[in-house]
Amino acid sequence: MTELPKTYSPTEAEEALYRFWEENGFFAAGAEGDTRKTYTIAIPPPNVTGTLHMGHACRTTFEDVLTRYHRMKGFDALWIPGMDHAGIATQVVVERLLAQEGKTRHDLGREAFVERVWEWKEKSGGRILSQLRRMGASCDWSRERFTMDPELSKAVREAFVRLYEEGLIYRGTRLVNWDVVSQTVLSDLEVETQENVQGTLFEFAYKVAGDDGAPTDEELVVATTRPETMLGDTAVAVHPEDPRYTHLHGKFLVHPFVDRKVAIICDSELVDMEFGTGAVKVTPAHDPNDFATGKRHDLEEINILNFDGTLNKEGGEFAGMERFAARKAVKARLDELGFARGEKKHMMTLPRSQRSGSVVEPMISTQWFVKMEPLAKPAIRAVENEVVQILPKDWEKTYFHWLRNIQDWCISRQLWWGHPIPAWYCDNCENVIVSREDPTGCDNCGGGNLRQDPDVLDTWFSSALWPFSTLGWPEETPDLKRFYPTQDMETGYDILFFWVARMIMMGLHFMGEVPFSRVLLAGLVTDERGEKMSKVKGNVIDPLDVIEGATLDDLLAKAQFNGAKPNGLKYLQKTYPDGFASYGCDALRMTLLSYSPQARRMALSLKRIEGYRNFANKLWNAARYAMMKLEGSNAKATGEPPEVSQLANRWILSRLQVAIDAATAGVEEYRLDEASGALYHFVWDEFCDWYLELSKPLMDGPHAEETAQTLVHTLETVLRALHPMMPFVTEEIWRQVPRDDALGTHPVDAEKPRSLIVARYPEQDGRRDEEAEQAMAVLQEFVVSARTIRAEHDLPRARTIEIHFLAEDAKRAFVLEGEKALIESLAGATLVVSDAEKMASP
RNA sequence: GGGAGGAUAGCUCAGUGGUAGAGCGACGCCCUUACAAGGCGUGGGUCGGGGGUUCGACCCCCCCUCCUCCCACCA
Repeated sequence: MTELPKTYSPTEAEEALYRFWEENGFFAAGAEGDTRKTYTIAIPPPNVTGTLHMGHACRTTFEDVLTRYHRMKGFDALWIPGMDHAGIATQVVVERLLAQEGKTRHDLGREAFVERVWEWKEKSGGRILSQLRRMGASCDWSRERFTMDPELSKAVREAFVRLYEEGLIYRGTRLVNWDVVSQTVLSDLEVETQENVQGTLFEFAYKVAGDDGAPTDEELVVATTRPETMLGDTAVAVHPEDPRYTHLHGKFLVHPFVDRKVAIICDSELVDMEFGTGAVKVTPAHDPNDFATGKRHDLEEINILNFDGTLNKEGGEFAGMERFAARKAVKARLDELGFARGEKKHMMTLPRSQRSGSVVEPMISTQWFVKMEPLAKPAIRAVENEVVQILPKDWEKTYFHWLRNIQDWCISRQLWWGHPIPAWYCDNCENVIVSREDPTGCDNCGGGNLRQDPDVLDTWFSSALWPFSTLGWPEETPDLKRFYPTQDMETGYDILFFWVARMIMMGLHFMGEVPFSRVLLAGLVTDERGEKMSKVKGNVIDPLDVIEGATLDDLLAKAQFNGAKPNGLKYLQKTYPDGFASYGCDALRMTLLSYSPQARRMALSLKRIEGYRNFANKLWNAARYAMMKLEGSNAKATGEPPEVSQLANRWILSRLQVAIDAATAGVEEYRLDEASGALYHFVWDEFCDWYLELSKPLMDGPHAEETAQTLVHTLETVLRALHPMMPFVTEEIWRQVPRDDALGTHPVDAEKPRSLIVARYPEQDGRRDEEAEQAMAVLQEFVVSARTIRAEHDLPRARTIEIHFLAEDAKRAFVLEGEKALIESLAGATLVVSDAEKMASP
């Protein structure tokens, strides 16, 4: 055996090991003739434009642990990798790049712009894939997919057409959420509400019109937080039973800026008599409540906004102004005309676009929708019947709540990057053609002038099909047959609605079967203060920096490039004055695994990563010790525990079993924190702190052989148990461990080089040696108290002390007497045991 | 307005109807040939507040206070 360095250097080993696994095809699943049970995870596809962040590192680690564990358990384990085209997110990024050249997408035109996005995708996507590899992800790269691959695009089109034919996709004119910056409609989910915004409730008066239509002295005072919307007012509503306004029923108001009669209507649904003046201005085209009111009273819907958020011609003298400028101007004019009636501070919530952050405007528009209720019902049942299990279970309630109150899903987007909507409109007649093949003419009037719908689909539409589109659907491929349904879907709780619920609905609808049997939800990775990582805050930790190390200057430069504010840079400087050491991938993985899956936040701390880096080193050194002791011995690991007589050996074999049981149970129950914790404590607190010390005297005595066997067996077994979590350091060590060559490798891998990645995961056999554990507890208790005495009396190690011990019962005395040599060696004391009863008797 | 989760050691968090745990930090000793990225030892919490159920509650029930998040159209 060659000399191993005292300190484990992860970065050198990791890349070579990954290459070894990949080149030898260890990640590939679905080999010909493989009849094993399958275990499949479809990766939550990262956005193609992003870089790998801690959230991805977390996903990757969890999924890789599950994949590797099942592979070692003898499953044909498949982890399907891939990426998402991420419609709006990607388009925004590329537009930003164009802006740096002083161009907009309109300068390029649609075709050239999309071309440009594809170029960017090639560049950016490659980086993500290499980052996943660097995390140790054991994905089957031969099955890598992209949501806009031709096959997956075909799946999207098939799904759209089928839903349309079934009446589940329709085109409708509704009040939708408009993002004036991205200039597209958004689904309800893409609108986030900003709470507790200090707003102003502005009150102004409409003059009541006389019989001749001219303003009288009488007025009706209304309030609004968006004064500019009054340009689209077509009514003012009062409560039918409000005595203050009975005399106004049926009358009209004079609009001060535009030539329009504003009706006074009675509506008990919209109006709360107690609130404000009890009179509500009604803007059907720009407010959801008002829209509904408008429908009830057949009011005119007047759109006052252009797509870019400026006022259109309906704005009269304010036309062309930006919406917020118009707000000020309208207020000022009302004030000038003497219609203003004061203003109050008002706490409100603001709807903002998830992507652009701009305030969302409700606008009337014709869009494509998916009718959700019929799809939601089976998805609710699937979870109720536990055909799909959601872990942690708390999330089930959230899932049910959303699905039971589900609204139709707006799936069209006014973007250029995405799946085109397969709908054509005939110029001659009103016909709409939705079809699998591009139509050549109108199937209604025979006209040849067809225009394809210019919109694209919401990026989540293709994501919803991911678990089966990646396997070849709608074709009946062998992969689809073999691997669908998948087993686990592991992702963040933040996309439970966006993605998970929709996959369940679409899987049930198109495949007739749920797409996965478990949903495993994890929390969000935050910085150590518990704050969300954001580029502006400068607190983003790049997983690769943690793995490979980075100087403070590196970190600052990167943060600055990403647009961190001065405060963010200061935080960085203060928190990481020395940058990051190269902790290695295993350390990062163990850290991420150590957080409870119930935690909604995982506050990542560098100290914790350091602790696991130290753990890897501890394991490394334990192995070094073992190798040293095994030199010249015939001992080798066989996968079967040796027959042993010595207490220490019996004890560690029993404790090993306990650790394996805990690790196995932990992984099965998706308590990776408990699984990793059990192995961590076994290795450090039991194997290293006690067993290795106990083995030292034993290795010099008559029981050296069984001790060597125990040592190598325990080490080799724990490496197998730990491998899914710390794949690199375990494989690196495993290569050096003397063992039976055939140990645990499945026939499928017989032709390949030996590798821990396909070794058998240790079995739970429940073999405990209670007697040895109890006896060992006595021994440990004694050794600890002897050490305490030594420490408290400041007795140097060199000095041997004599300890008289009064055994409380014969059993303890027996243990102490029997293991005298070991105890004396560990405690550094001479032991004199006296039997309590003997002492008591004369 | 509805819903969910949380409040445990200085910090970050696990946890169980029966005398409280981890990691990091603190304190003291130790360069003992596997490991100073280490070893050995020590200290530290009336488990947010109040009430109830129980032989017994940090854990179950009720109320209160304070955080976090999600959903929702109050002008």
